[in-house]
Amino acid sequence: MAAWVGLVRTERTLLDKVEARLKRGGLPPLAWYQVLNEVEAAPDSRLRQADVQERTRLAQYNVCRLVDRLQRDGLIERRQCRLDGRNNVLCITSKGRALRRSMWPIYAAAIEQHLGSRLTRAEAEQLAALLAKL
Amino acid sequence: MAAWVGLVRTERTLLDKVEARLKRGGLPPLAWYQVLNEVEAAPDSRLRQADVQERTRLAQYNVCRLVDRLQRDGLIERRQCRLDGRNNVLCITSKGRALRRSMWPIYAAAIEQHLGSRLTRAEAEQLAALLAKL
DNA sequence: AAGTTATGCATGCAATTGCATTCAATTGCG
DNA sequence: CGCAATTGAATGCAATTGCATGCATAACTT
Repeated sequence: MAAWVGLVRTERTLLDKVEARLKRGGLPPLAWYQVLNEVEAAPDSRLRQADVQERTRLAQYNVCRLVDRLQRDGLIERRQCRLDGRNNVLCITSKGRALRRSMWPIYAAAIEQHLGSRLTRAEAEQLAALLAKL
Repeated sequence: MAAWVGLVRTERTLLDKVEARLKRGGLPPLAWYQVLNEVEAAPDSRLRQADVQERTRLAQYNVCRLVDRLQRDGLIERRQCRLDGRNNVLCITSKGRALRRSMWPIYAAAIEQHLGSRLTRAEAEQLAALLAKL
């Protein structure tokens, strides 16, 4: 139980801090980064919307609407897949790449401050290993 | 970074599973449990609204509205504090106690299934200790 | 080939959340 | 004391999320 409560509380606390930093920097929420990052990192820089859903653990309709916003802001393009007409294939635009790149330093600094600097490398690895079991 | 990503993903995954279980059992969200639990466990079973805010890590206005809903459903009472008229003191009703009690087995079973059974006692303690450093 | 089921995405509507601000009670200070 | 600053709580409004459902395409079955 202590592990569970710690997990929930710690995650929420750190997440709030990261979001607050991004906001202070005039940047969009972390979810935007996550999507942009997944798409950019995918082979050929294109990724099905359903894959984004799986990787971010967001609900289907939330991915749909988040992509709406990203598209509206010209960060992502939706294309229909030829092989399977049901799929949306997402492509990141150059504007999207630029935004992702500009978010990274802020994001990374927040993680470093709140997590990296509080754990040794061995501890961080241990934590990652324990979390991977869940 | 692996630790951070693992933290966010694991927390979201487990939380979703817990919420899903509660919903399947026709029960309210976990946040309700957390508030009821904090209030009931507090000395004299009364707790200031501001303390709930601090303990749950919810935003001030979200606590306010969550308490609105708990109050509307007769689970919690809001009383004004004599010593400091700004404070709301929350009291749990017998209906609130009953609900908390009925949620506990579902909640506990979900934690056991998704966390308890996947870690040894030593691992869980280790995890809690690492999280406590953050 | 036609009918059934499954999958991926979108959307109307209700509920919740975030933001900015307001209000009231208390504290601190000249 | 009298007044500015602080603290705890509430709220109007916009944005986001959850839910249920709809729609189109593909896969399976016989």
